[in-house]
Amino acid sequence: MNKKSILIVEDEEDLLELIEYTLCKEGYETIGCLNTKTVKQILDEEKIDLILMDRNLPGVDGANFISKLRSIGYAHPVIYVTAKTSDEDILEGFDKGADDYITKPFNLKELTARIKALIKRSSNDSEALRFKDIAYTAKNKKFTIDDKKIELTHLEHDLLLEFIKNKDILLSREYLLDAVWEDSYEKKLKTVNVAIKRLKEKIDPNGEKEYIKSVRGEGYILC
Amino acid sequence: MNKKSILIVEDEEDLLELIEYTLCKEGYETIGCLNTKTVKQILDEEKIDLILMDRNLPGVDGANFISKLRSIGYAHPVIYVTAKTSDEDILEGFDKGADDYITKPFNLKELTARIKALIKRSSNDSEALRFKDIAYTAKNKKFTIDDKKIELTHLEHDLLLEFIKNKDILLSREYLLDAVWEDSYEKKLKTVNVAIKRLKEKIDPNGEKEYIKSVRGEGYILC
DNA sequence: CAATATTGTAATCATTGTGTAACCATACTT
DNA sequence: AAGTATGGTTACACAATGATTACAATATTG
Repeated sequence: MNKKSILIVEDEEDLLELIEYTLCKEGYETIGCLNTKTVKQILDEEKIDLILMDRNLPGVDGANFISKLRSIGYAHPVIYVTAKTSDEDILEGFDKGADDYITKPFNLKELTARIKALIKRSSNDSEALRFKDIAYTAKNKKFTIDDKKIELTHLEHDLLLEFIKNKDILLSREYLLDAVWEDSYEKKLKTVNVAIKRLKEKIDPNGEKEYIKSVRGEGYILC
Repeated sequence: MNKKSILIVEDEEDLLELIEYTLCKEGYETIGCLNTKTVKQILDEEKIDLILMDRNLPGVDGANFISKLRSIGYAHPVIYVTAKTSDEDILEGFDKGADDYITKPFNLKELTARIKALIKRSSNDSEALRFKDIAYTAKNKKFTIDDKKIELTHLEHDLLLEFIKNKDILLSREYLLDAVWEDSYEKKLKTVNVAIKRLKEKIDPNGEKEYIKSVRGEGYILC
C-alpha cells in the first residue's frame, strides 16, 4: 500500500509547517499550499487522497472554493479547519461538501485521528485518477471526460489507463505492447499505432484536445 | 424515501429526551435506550440507520460495546457522544469503530449536521428494493412492474433480486453464478446468458425498457 | 405417476472488437 | 528536392463475445 497524500491549504505559515511535520511523522505525504491558486493544478497532477482546507483564507471562502471544485467533478474527501465556531458556519460547511470539520485551536492527535478515519471511509470509494478533464473511477472502471461517460472497449480502457497512470512519461511501443497486451510477444509494433488511433477517436473525436501526442521514433506521451 | 431511524443510547434521561425531541423535529425516527441491554435486539428487529452512543454509561464502556458489536457483524454507522476530552479517549474511540465523534456539551445543530452527513455517507448501503417501475415486496416475495404483479420462476426471482440489490453496479457472470446459483461450481458461464435472456422476456417482453444491459466482456448491469 | 414447467447445455446466428497489411501523409536526411 | 523512415488512415478478415434457439434433463405439480 502506498503512502496517502494530503493536500493542506492553510495561509498561516507556521501552522502549515506544524501540520505538515505532524502528518509526515504519521506516514503521510503532504503538499502544502498557502492559497488556493495552485490547488486545482495539484489535484490534476498528483494523486491526492484528502484535502485539509482552511476556511478562513484571505480573500477566499474555503467552503465556496470546495463547493466549486465539487461542481466540476472533483470528489476528494475534505476536512475543513476553521476558527469560526458559530452554528451557521459549521452547518454551511457540511452543506458545501465537507466530509468532516475541525475547529481551531485543535488538537493534533484529534486531527490525525479524523484524517485516518476519513481516509479509511473514503478508500472504499475509489482512487481518483485524473488527467485534465479525463477522470477515472476505479469502482466501475469508467472514464469520464468533462463529466460525460465515454464508452471504451477493453483494449482502449487498458491503454488509456496505462497512459493516465504514466502521465507526462513517454511510453515506447515496446513498453505499451508489453504492459497492455496479454500476448504481446506475438503482436506487431504497428498494432499500437492503430489502437492509439482508435482510442484518440473515442476520447477526442474532433482532434482538439491532443491528449496523446506521438513522439517520432520514440513512442507516445500523455501530457 | 422513508424516514431514517436513529438509535440513541444515553443514560441521562433529560439529555436523551432532548436529543429525541430535536431529532424528531428534524424528521428522524428515534429509539431511545437508557442502557445497552436491549440494543442488540433492537438492531435485529428494526431498520436502524445510525447509532448515537454515549461512551460514559454506568458500568459499560460504550466504545467497547460498539467494538464487540462490530466484531459480530453489525456495521451500523456510529457517532459517539462523550464528556471525555483527552486525546487518548478520542483516538481510542476512532479505533473502536466510531465513524464520528462529538463532545459534551455539544451544540444540537452541530449534532444534527454530523448525523445528516454520516447518514448521507452511509446511505449507499440501505436502499429501497425498487428500480424504476419494478418494485419488490419482501413479504410475499413478489415483483410488480407498474403495480402489476409478474410471475417469475424461482431462478428468475433470485436473479432479478440480485440485480435490484445491486442496481447501477456491473455484475460479472462469475459473480452472478456464485450469488444466484446454488451449485455454481458445476455450471457453465453461458448459463447466465440464457437465464438473463429469459428474465428479460418476462420483465420486458417488447424490449422497450432495457432494464438490464449487457456490457461486453464484463457482465450485466441494471441501470 | 403423468403432465407440465423449469433449467442447463450445445449449436447456431449476430454483433462487436482487434490485428494486419496496404496505402497515404508527414517529417527527417542528404 | 528527392528519397527514406516513420506515423496515420483505411479496409478487411477473423476472433471473441453475446443472443437466440432447440432440445434434453430435471424438478414441480396435480
